[in-house]
Amino acid sequence: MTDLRLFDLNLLVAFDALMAERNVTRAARRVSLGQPAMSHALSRLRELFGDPLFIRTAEAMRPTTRALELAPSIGRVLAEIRESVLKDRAFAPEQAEITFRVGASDHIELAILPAVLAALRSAAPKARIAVTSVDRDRLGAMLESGAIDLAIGYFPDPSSALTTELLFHEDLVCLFDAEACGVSAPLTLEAYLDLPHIVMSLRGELNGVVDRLIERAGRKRFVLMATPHFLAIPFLLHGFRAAAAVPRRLAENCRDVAGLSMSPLPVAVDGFDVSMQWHARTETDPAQIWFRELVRASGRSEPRTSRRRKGKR
DNA sequence: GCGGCTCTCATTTACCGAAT
DNA sequence: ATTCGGTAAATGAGAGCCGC
Repeated sequence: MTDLRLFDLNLLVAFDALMAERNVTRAARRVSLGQPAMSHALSRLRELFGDPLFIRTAEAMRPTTRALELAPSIGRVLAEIRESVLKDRAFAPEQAEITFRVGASDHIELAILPAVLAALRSAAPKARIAVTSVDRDRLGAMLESGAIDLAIGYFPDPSSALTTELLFHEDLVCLFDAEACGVSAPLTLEAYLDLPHIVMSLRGELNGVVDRLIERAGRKRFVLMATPHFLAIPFLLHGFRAAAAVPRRLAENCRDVAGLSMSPLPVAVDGFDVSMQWHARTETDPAQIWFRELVRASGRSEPRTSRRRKGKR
């Protein structure tokens, strides 16, 4: 099949919808067809490619190896047509009166949004950012519905329906008030375990990954409090005998404000990856592509206050 | 465990309308 | 007149549920 005159390009749209939905009825709805019409399209596709392409199984229409081979090329071709042929794609940041909706925790706001905001201010002076706190369970729905355009944070089990891109690795350090605790950095394991702890947990869980690591070593720490707000931690620690394991960027940004000391954790903890996630809905949106690049560049840069501190010393 | 029933979803068939 | 791609309706296949 090399003669395009014999090939109905609409069949590629049908193929793409079937690949995305794995269900003839939903694929039909996706491209505004009736279900039998989609079934017809599928049978024509089968004839054209000489392959069943999708096998009906109990859970879904499972793509054959041939269909899986074809999918990336067909997806690229359709994306290219949408982008460069059918749509006026120009995005002019200097004129854009747009609001970028971002889902992020307070830690992310502090870690990356200052740089994003500064870059946005200079490149797109009329653009704005609306940050919403994200519930991991509703993240996909929020991205799909447009409640948010981009999510930034820690996504341990990213959904295959969303695109996930690593921004930076964040490690954990210990914050404490040296005077109130009567110890100084770097903390020994003994001194660390001797202190009560404040942990960040969206669900109010008092035991986390650090506790499991400590328990594995046959030790135990006392978690005094769980808070859903990273930013509350420095202020809770100020003048109080307790410690908290927090992301490094957060610690570097606010330890001076609250007069706290920072120490490496005396327990080996991996830290976590901070990524951004978006829905296929915004995959080719030029404004969103531009904004993602801005976030990407900001994620690569050092946190603002730590850079200033480095400059001083 | 088996058979019958129901439901969902894909496929087939018959037919229609637009384009050529 | 023919072709193409659509719809409506009928049919088929498979899974899940329920009573025996």
